Amino acid sequence: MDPLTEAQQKLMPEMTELLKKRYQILLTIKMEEPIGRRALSELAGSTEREIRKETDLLRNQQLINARSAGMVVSEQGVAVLDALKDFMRDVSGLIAMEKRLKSLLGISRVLILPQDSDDIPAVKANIGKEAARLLESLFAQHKKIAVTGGSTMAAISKELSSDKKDSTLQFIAARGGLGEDVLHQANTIASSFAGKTGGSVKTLYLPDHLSAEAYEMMMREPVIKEMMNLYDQTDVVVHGIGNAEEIALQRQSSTEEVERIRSGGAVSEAFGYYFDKEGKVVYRIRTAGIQLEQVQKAPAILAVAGGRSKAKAILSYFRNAAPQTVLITDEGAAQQILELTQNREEI
Amino acid sequence: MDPLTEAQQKLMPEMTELLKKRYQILLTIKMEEPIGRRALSELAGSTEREIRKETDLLRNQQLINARSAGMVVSEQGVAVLDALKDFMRDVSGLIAMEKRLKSLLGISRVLILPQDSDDIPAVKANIGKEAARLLESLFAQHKKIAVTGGSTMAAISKELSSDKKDSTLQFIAARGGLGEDVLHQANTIASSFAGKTGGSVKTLYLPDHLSAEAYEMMMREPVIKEMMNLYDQTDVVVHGIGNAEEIALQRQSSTEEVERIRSGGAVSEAFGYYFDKEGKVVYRIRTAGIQLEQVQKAPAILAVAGGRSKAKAILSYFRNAAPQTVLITDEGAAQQILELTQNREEI
DNA sequence: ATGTAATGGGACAAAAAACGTCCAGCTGAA
DNA sequence: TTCAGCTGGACGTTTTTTGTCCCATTACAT
Repeated sequence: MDPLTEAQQKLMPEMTELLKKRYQILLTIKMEEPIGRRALSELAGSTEREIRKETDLLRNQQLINARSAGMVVSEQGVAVLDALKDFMRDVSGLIAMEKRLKSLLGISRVLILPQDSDDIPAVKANIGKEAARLLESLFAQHKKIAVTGGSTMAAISKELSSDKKDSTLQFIAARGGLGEDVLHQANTIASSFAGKTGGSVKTLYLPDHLSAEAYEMMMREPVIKEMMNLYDQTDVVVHGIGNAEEIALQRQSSTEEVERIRSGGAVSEAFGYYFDKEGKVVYRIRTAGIQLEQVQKAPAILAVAGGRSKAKAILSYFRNAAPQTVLITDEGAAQQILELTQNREEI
Repeated sequence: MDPLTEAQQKLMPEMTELLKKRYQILLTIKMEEPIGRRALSELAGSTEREIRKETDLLRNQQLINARSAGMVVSEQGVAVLDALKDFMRDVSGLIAMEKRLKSLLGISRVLILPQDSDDIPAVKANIGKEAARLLESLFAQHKKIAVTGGSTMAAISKELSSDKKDSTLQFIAARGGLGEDVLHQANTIASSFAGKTGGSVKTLYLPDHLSAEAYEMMMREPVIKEMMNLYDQTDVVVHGIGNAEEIALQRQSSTEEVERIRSGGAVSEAFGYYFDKEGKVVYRIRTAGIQLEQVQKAPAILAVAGGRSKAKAILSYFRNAAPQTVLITDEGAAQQILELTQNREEI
């Protein structure tokens, strides 16, 4: 870190926290504008008074404007956010954490965003935004993109820019409809991605839990075969990482399945695979979907998951993740991962 | 100014003041160590509680240590002071002020130090310190240095480093004993300079107020003639700038003199010359001393004066000052000068 | 057009923090 | 040994911050 900044922090130890707080508030306003005090205080996880104090200040500084519909970030405010973006990551030690995580997980890149999405819902939107930017930067080179479901993936689709359309983009739902709500299904997400970017979409509607016979039969269907072929040509895989148990419950898995998942010591889940804490596959949903091998040979992989509650799952998944994977997460998760591993040796 | 810093200030407007306050306190401790709360509060112009709050913080940050004899700046504290030195000048807008003053006064360099020595006595010491550093940097090239009297000059001599002695340095009292107290006479100051730097000294003991006849006679004395010759070879002139009336009163001038000074509209005084607000000489003390022409042809001139009460005097003196003059002053004086001239055009 | 749910701003008592001001006990220098 | 000056503790008082209302206004959906 900049020695000047270090000296400033020595002389003003309260600076970092204050800066982080205000920056986060300003950022949240930006993302949700126009927004009122009360809604903002829920989103930011602070009391209304606290929000009020800070927004009063931000208004005095002309970083936000208060309209009757809510508060809006001013032009100056956007400039401030932009100027401080990298600095905030540095001052929060995020850059240092990224380096440590990178070597710990053995992957090419880690992107950590401020705060903890477990505490502050708006952080998830921020993760989504940065993941979206990163993904967009890949569009020039990579056209076939497989996407999974989940609320994190939904956050990404929300933040995809719909400015420059590219009809050559092809989005592929990485799996059939999960037992989850429609909004967070891979199919829905893939469609949303396509809609935002102007690309086309290939969806796959298929029950999650098939009997062995039905599964075999489906696999021979031409539509499904074509889909499986597409998976082979995937350029980018974008997926979330879930906690094994949570996902299993969400999916209304059979007791037998839950038992296998549990006894196998499953910790994490991604694109239908369950991994134990050593990163070994202990179970996989029997449905049509992208194969682990297909994911691992993809030129680019974005794994997106935030919140300290996901730390164990992330760690589990990355035990055997492909080295070209990029992890996009938040401070809460990153901190928790580093705490969990501080006693162990390197992987 | 750095756009990052600007953004920080937008988000934390209280930062600047807080930083300045703490920096100043730390700096004052450094200059006066070991020092106690009460002495420090007087020097810094704050209440004891205020000082206590801040020093408690500084101690927690391990920037100072509290011994029974008083507070002392730690190694880390010195590092912080050093790292922040330039930044503080920038953040206070001092660098911008220096530029404006430079062009306003038509001289080559202006050095402005934080705060106002009218309010905080310690600032004078800081001015002295920086003037001393600047002067020392000239020692390599310039050996014959003429110095005047005054409390500001005394502050410089206090801060001259006595580390590396240089016996080739030659200090010359720019004038005979002024009516002032011995401690602040040019002779005393010159001796002090010589003592600190290891150089030699030429002093000039002569009453300030001579009759015309006595003056003529003294001027023919060999000792005096030699002195006047020395003035001709001066490499550096270091002098303060005073308020004309104050100086006149200090010098117990005759009523006739005071009348001439007053009616002439004298505003400033330097090395025995009185200047009106247009920078014209309206009177000069009739005693042996360096001539205005000799000052102006010196390769280097340091004019040192601080405090907003000196603003008018500084402005007056610089109406006709040599362009190679360097002004060393403080924020208070600089601000006042700029306010005084903001309505007028450039000189 | 109309009702509703959100907004910012005003207000105020309660709680917390900061402040001014002492004092005790210690230490180093005279 | 005395004494001045120091730190750290203490505490009642003042000031600021905080939690929590209400209210007029406005955008928006019905």
